[in-house]
Amino acid sequence: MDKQFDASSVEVRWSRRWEELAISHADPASPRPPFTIALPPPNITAPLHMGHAMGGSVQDSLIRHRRMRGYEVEWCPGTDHAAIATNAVIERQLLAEGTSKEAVGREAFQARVDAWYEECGGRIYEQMRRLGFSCDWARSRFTLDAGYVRAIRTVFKALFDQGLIYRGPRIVNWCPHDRSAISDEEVEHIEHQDLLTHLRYPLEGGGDVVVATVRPETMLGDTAVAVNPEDPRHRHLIGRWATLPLTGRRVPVIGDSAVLLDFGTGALKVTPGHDPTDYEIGTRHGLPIISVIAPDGTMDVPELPRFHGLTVERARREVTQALDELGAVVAEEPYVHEVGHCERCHHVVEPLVSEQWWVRMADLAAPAIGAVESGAIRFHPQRYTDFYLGWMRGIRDWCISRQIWLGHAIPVSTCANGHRFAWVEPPSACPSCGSTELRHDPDVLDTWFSSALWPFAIFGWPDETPELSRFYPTEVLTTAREIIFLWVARMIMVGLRFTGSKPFSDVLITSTILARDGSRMSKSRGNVVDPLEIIGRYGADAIRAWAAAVGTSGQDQRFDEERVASFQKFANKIWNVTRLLVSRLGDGESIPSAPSGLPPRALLPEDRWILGRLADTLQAVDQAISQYRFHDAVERLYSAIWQDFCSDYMEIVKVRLEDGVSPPSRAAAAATAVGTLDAMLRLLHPFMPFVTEECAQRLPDAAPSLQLRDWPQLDSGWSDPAHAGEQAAIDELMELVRALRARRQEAGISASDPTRHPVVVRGGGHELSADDRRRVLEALVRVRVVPSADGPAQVIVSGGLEAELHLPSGAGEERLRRQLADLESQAARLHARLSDPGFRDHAPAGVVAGTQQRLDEAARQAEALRRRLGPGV
RNA sequence: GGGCGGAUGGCGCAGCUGGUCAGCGCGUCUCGCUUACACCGAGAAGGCCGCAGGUUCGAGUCCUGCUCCGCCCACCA
Repeated sequence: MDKQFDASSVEVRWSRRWEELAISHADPASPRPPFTIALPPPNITAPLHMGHAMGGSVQDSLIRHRRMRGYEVEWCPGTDHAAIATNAVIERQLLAEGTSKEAVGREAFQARVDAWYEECGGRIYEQMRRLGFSCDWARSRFTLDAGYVRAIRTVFKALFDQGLIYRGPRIVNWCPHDRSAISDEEVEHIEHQDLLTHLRYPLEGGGDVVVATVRPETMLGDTAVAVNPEDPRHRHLIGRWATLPLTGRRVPVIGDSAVLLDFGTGALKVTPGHDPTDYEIGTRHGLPIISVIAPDGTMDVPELPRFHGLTVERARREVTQALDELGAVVAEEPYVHEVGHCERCHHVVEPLVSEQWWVRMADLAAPAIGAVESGAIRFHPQRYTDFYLGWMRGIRDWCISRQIWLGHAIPVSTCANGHRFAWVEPPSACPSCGSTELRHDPDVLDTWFSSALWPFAIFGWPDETPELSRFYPTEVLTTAREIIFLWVARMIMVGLRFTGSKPFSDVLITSTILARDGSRMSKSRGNVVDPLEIIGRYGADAIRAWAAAVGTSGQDQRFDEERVASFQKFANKIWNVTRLLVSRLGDGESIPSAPSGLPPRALLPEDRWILGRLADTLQAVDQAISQYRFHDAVERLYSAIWQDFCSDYMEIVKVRLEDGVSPPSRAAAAATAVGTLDAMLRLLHPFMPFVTEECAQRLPDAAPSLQLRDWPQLDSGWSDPAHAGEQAAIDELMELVRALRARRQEAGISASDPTRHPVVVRGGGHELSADDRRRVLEALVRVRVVPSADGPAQVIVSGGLEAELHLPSGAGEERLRRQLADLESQAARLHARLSDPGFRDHAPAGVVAGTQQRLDEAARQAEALRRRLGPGV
């Protein structure tokens, strides 16, 4: 066994082993209770980043834990075709090659896409395996799989037939770059510094009205001027007509309460064709809609050649200038506001009116709101409940059609006689009239429409498959907060409607991983960290434990590579303590499974002590996992293993494990050490799967995999009421150990000095025999415990124990005085608190008693010190 | 404009229901290559928990206000 834990070879070996053992393949016929997670399918647009690595690690921890708890665990992996995002990736590639999708044609484009899915998808699965994810690979799904497509069409057709999907012209968020509509959720608002321009429109019959706008170019499509009917400055204008400069169009002045009194000039130019607010005003007043911007983002005003074909940005300048020439520009003021951008390509979104497919959301939302309000679905952290509910309560219809090449075709056709129908299997004739002259809808679906079906479509829905009935609904959905609206909400709505069950019961929102400087990780910033690189440097266990330590807080987390490194060291520590233990056991030695196989009498106090620590750790870990507080679990295990087991327990029992020691004592130590380490490895396994497997494998009587072992349970043999108080007595002794070490060092005794100076220990209860005390002390600190000694001594008071350490140099009184001063001020503070009648009256009895106890303790120690220091103190 | 989150030793973070909660990792300093581990061991230094009020016998921990950061939502053109 090497001194260094060789993560990479262990990872390769165990990954293969797990697959051979088929531990991750679930059986729908199993009698065990099911536990299912549907892995959020990563977009096949790029390899996984640290956020994916973390989210997946958190899920795998849950998965491994439940497996050990006896569940039939299904963790179904998959990938998402991510239509619009992949479309953008491929278009970018083509652009870089100096060509375009139009130039290469649909077929070649599709071939590029397929090749990309092959390559990128393969890399993603490879990353997941390297991270140690124990997914049910055989059930991997891709959102373009035939079965999945059928599920999508089934849902679409049902919603269509029920009137919940409709088509119609409405104002949409249009991305001129992608040449497609996008949903409200795919628009990101970015601050812009623009000009607010005040324009004067002359009124028929004299006078004028001044409107304010950041988009003067849209005035070419104005069809009204609106003022607030409550506005004393303007309301008398309602009913009059204005004449638009440049176009000469007559537009009415109308009254609408959407116009704000205190913004701009109080008068609003109304462009129903290119502004959502204006569109609604236009709807209310029956205004005509004039489109002046084409889908490619250029001006579409053939009757005005001066502006026709200009980009919107140029048109803005040109129109303003033209208006200025007419004297219509009254003022321009700098103005900061937010402008919508396409989340994918970051181009400015152009609101325009277009025929699209929509999902009516109100009916779908109601049960989805209820499921969360009733607590049937719970968010962790809890604050995301309101986040979700707020959005759901204000939900608007969802634009699901996209005008791109890539994605699921909208399963709707129209026949020559104008019958429009949705289908699941591509039709050859119209179901109404039999016409075979069919025109298929050219649009594709929003990717999130297909994602919404994920938890049940992966199991073969709409067929009643064994997997579906057994593994659905899933249990925990682990995801990032940024897709709560885009994905989580829609899964809940669709799942409830089509399966009658909530798709999951717990939504675990993981932390967001930021770059070291607190900025977002992004390719353009060049600060993206590759999980494989981190694995290469520190091992998969390190990244896994890091994920557990930072992933479940739901907080933003800056990526801290040092933290990952600390877990690599931890893995190495575990490896080495295993080596130590195994080397002391001897080849092929069989150890009775501790501690139940041993007569309790053979256990020494330190054995019972570490078993007590193990019991505490188990309880803490169980509680932490049940609350999704993985950082608590990992931290507890970190200190229990490193400090309690390695630094304390193993150091104490090392000598008992040597050859030639009395057999009962050695057997007890070996059994306790093996039993404790084994249990701790099992507890840690969900968070550090590789090193725990490798180490457990080297212990006597190992199972083929920890995944086939049971989760540790409290064992009555771990604590013995006959030895109550012993635990505390050992803890007290440990404190003395640290005090003795400190004193030795302070006295200038070299760490390498082998001299064991005599020490006399007094006080303490009767839980430990003098032998017990001597054995532990001498194992942990270089002293020799003697019944009595003469000469100058350093005095140490620690808890109820008092020790005289006989060192050659007599220094150290200063330290004693400092300690005494500390104790006195502590005692004074406690005394003051206890003398406060308010405290005595209000604080719970337990707290008062505890305070009293601490005061007594401090007083006793102080007294002992004063005695030692002699008169005059 | 509204909402949410953060502000704790040099850095990155944990502190659940108010009373050993002032802790962890890294870093720093001192001493040690002692046959498990130098990816180590031992010891030490370092924070009045953003600011100002309030509630309470008692507050990083609850309330109010404020200041900076980050994010989300929003039909003020």
